[in-house]
Amino acid sequence: MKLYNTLHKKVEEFVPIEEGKVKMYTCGPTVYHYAHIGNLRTYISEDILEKSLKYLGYDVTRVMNITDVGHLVGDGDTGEDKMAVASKRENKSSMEIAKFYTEAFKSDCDKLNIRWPDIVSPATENINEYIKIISKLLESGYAYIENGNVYYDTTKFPNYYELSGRNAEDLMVAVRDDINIDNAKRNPFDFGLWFTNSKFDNQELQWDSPWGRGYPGWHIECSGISMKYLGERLDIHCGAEDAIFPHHTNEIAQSEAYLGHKWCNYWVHLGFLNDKNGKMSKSNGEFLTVSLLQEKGYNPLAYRYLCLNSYYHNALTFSYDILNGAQNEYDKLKKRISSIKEDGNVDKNIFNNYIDRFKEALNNELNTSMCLTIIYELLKDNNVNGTTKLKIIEDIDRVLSLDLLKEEKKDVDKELELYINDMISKRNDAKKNKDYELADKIRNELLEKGIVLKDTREGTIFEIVK
RNA sequence: GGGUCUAUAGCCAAGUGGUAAGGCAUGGGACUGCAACUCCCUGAUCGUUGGUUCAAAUCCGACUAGGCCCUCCA
Repeated sequence: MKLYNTLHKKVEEFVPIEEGKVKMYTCGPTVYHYAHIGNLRTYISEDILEKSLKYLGYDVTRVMNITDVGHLVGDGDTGEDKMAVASKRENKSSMEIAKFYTEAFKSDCDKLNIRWPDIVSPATENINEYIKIISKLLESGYAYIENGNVYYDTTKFPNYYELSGRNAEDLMVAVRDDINIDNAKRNPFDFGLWFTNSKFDNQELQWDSPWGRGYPGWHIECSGISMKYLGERLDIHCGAEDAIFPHHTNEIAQSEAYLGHKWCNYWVHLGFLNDKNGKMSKSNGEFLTVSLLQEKGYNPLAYRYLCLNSYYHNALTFSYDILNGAQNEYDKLKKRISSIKEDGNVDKNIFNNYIDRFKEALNNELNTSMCLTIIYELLKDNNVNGTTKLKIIEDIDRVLSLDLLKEEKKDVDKELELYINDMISKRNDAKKNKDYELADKIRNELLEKGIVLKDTREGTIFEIVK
């Protein structure tokens, strides 16, 4: 499979360390609030990557963290922890906040058919791992203690800027207004590994450590959790594009300094979902959650379709026009598929031809847009019988996960069904008598109740649109 | 200022040197008592500009525009 590797800034053929096996780590959410659909785009893309690798025959072990401590709003020891801010906002404990929003995130993933990774581990459950790594970094001189906190010395790690392609001279310090410079650091881009001395005393969760009671920095959790579950060498590390610097840069620095050898071979970064003003955020503009889209009548899987119709690495701009289009496309596609009838046996040759094309598309940097095209071409192909078409679509949907074969089950009340059928037969009588005024009246009455009549060759059917 | 990515029809997009896939929308037609549904038909020389080549949307350079990052966000 070809993938863009941020580490070398080019598309490369993916080769796992151990043949047939893939160790995959993906940065998880900070559970201080609901996820918006921009956050979720990243997880949709990662889901596709995981499922594609499995489809192509790899044995994939995937790990994801849940950040429930240590992710600071501001800089160094001067910022508040995101979890602490949420606790204050909602008057709940950090643990309650984390539990609530982890469940909310899981529910969003379910709605979008995002498979929950094999191993999902909260940052707070792996404190010993961080202490182990930090202790060794202090011993080997990569880290130092200043003002009660443990910092990583970025000047000690030669390839510090490899992933981001930057150099120390051209970086601007504290480019954002809300950043205060932490004077305890020896170098501006050093980062905190462990804090015992925060200006904010409201850090609710604290642990004992060799350096005093405190809490870990943000970056260390991903290194610790990854190594705990996946060992010393990683095949693929995923995350959104904004995490390249400093988060992933720092992960590499601390992990490789600790291990003494190369840690991860492929860095896969996922593109953003922007709105017309740029990066989507939780505080500015409309806070677009999956639940909100549902309230507005959209199917979450139409959003998944929208994401799959784009290249995962590129930015995607959200607007309701685009979502309307995607919903339209998705509905029409499902409708066309639902009209396919089983007729005979699966034609093995045709099946293999289409599946080969499908695999080729996945191998080509997860060309999900091409996967959809393959389905459209299959639908039009007169040389393929219904049974074979259904079988091919079923297989492709194992990766795309768009529920293409799932019938929308709308439980129709028995009484309502009798009533509608009665009205339909009355309307048909009216039509027979050329009393079109009455026929239209019946149709409109039902329409007002959300019932759409369709006159097909096989007779009149109805559909309940909410 | 620096890094990095991107630029194909109204919109989402495929394309990895040989004369532009697919989908949605639009318009036209078939079907219908009229509609809806469905089906058929319908569109672009690829941001601008140099260059390499027999041949470039595809390679190289410049320019323009935009996204993301430079210690909050996926």
